[in-house]
Amino acid sequence: MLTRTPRGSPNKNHLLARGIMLWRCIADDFEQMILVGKYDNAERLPAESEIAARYGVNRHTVRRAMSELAVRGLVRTERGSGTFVKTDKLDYRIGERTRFSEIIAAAGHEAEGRLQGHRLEPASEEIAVRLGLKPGDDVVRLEIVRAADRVPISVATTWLDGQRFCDAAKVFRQLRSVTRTLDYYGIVGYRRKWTRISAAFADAVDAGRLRLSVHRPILVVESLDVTSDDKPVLTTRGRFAADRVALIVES
Amino acid sequence: MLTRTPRGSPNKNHLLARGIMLWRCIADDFEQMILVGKYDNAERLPAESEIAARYGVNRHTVRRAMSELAVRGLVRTERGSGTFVKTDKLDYRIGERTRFSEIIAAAGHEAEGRLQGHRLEPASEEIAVRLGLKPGDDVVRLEIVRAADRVPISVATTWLDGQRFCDAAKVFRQLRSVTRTLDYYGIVGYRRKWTRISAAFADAVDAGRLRLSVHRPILVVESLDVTSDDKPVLTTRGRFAADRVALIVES
DNA sequence: CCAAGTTGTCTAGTTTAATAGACAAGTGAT
DNA sequence: ATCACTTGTCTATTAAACTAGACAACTTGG
Repeated sequence: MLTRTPRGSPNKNHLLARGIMLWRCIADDFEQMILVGKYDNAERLPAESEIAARYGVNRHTVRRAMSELAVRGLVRTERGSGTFVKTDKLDYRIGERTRFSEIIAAAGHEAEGRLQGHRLEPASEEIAVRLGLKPGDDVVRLEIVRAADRVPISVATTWLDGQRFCDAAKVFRQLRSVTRTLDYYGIVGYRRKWTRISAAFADAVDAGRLRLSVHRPILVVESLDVTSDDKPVLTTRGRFAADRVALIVES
Repeated sequence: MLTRTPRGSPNKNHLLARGIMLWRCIADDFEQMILVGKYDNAERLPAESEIAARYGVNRHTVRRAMSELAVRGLVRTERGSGTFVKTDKLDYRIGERTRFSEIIAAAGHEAEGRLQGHRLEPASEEIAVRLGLKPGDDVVRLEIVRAADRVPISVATTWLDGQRFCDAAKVFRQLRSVTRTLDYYGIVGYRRKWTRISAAFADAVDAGRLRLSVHRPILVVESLDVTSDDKPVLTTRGRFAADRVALIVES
């Protein structure tokens, strides 16, 4: 636990946590305790006023910290009742029909996809092979952040044939779903051909987009989707916040 | 490199670096670049005004960041001339006569030792064996932070026989040197019997004391010193900031 | 010596983190 | 229904981060 000069005398702790705001220290402290298992899944945290007293800090500061934890998807707070730990993971089933929006909606959550950036670029060796193109051919690259109930779940880099889908970014921004975007291009029954799962740590950029700390683990999910007549149409490199998602593969 | 909304519109980057002060972001950014080798040892950093422009930030903010880097011992700044990277390491020779103050002074720096805490405690198995006591016997435990030119070099936990040196903490606080403290007790020619060197990462407490980031490496130096007639007198577990010190063992 | 470029210091003003206190609104148990 | 306890919201104040600009002190190279 983090300790401060209790009260009265202003903070002399330039030693500990220089340049880090108080609420952030408290938030990180609780994240640590939660992730290390000091609190169980649906357990109630101490009341804001008690935490405030414990740290020798104003309740508003604690509230700011809790709001941060909520953004990170670690707690859920209920008026009149308390703040509860939320470390259960979303089950994300990977199969032939893998659609983010559908999976989230089926689990009773609000799905959301935001295009963070896009670019037309020459296909790398790897991407070209996957999509059945020649290296150097134009491909559309989309960076999409996906969230359930406003909590970021994954960031995905998606590549499509640059000729056929040159307006993909514009279309996606309108329709806000990969499924509907492909639908716009007349592709209805696309299916997952293969999925490759590995693990890593979040880099600074992904950590920011996923609202994760840099040292948190991510599931790296590479995949290829094909049309109903088996033509490659879309390949993806997704990074899932491992603290928030579990991948389910049935066989 | 970290980027912000350049100017005019107030910071909308609550996304990146929430709860981290601006100067701290810049300092960490430069630490990263320096440690990764983007700047050579005595190389000059860009002028404060240029850095400020580059980040879209006031010069004072950059100055605060540079001051932080100076505290971390990563740069040295010269009026009228510039700010220079300082990644060369202090050579710390380990031999029969290993005295912090002497080594630092011989290298032309100002040595300093501050007692951060002390305690009378029962000897652990390990410490008892080293000091020739029985486990559970009282030992004095000192926590000392050592610095060269105000930059922390090491933090050391030192154990002494609790009966013979029960006032050691008080004496050290007066004399500010282990050598002089032992001298006070009539021990003049103590010498290093053995030294054991390993490596680890700084934990939160040591990182704070050494003004290091938590993920930085440290050299763990355990040692035993004996009197001239070969009686154990003092054993230590030191943690040296590996970014600032290199240990030299001649043979 | 001079001029250009650098860090150091000062004053002043704006924005935001953190404090302090009060009360409304909701929950849950008796 | 009520009571103790919780989170949500409001107003006001203080401390500190950040901005802005000016100028002094110093270094370096011509």
